[in-house]
Amino acid sequence: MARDNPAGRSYRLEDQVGHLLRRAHQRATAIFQQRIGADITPTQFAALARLRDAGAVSQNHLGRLAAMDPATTQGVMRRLRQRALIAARPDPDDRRRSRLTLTRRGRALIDRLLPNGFDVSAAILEPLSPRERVTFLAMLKRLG
Amino acid sequence: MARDNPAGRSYRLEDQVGHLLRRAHQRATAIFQQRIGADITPTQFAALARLRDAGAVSQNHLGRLAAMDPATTQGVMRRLRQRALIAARPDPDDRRRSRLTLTRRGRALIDRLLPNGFDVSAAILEPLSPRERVTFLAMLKRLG
DNA sequence: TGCGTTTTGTATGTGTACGAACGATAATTC
DNA sequence: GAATTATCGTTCGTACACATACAAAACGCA
Repeated sequence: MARDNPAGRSYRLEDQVGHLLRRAHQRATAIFQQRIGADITPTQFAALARLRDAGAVSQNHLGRLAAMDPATTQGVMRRLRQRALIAARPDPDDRRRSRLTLTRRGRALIDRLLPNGFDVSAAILEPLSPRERVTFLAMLKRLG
Repeated sequence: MARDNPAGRSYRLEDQVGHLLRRAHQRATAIFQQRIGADITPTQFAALARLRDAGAVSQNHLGRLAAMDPATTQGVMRRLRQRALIAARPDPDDRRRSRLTLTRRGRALIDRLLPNGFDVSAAILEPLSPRERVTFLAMLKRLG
């Protein structure tokens, strides 16, 4: 018992949900990079997919739709702008905001990559049976 | 159907396991920071916890135990060394390696923080029932 | 109208995370 | 024993992720 913690219960890192989430996230991003390529990160992919559905939105709003904080959003949008996948125009109704839209190029890219998105999800979930996948996704949503 | 993808199936980001894992991981690290504090990150915590059980190991080996690649490991260990939470000595049997150990300070810190680790896991899993937590953890391990 | 409060986008600093490349050393193979 | 291969630790570059701080603009409400 020498290596137990002072409270008496032994701490097994491999049973802690935070550690397991970190590892699962690492594997998920690796699978994404393998199957998507195109120099697009999961975060960028999420932003493009959201922008495709949302039309023209402000930068921070798009960031919220893709689950990033404003500081992160700024860098992601800058890189997407530099690659001409999105465009920013001033919002006529609010001079603080810019309205983001997909460029023709960005639209073509996300349209081309979206089908691969299903493959990515399938590959990530491959270790689970079809029934387990449903259960797992439902629980995972509640932890978001 | 105008916004469906070319393949016909609509892509819902909020149903994709990679996106959900990313969000769950974000929430998990936020809960960790709230409850642990002490300027320790989840990765650093994992490294200290592993080192506590492993005794003296090489840097890359400890990195593997805590699920990080060598490049990441280098930075994490450097910061832990700078804070005198771990110590590195040359390995007499292999001049490429260094043998890492917890310092007295590092040992005291991880011993003090380990009980909070259980609270972190409990807080992350709080949205699930006790039975669901068992199921979820078992599935999550298979996705690692 | 005016004044606090909030929102928006930006900037800086720290810390993962990983690909790629590198020199030094060890292990393996022939 | 020499040549090949693998491992160890490091460095560089890119990209999240978030805390903090900031100025400009919009908003709320008295």
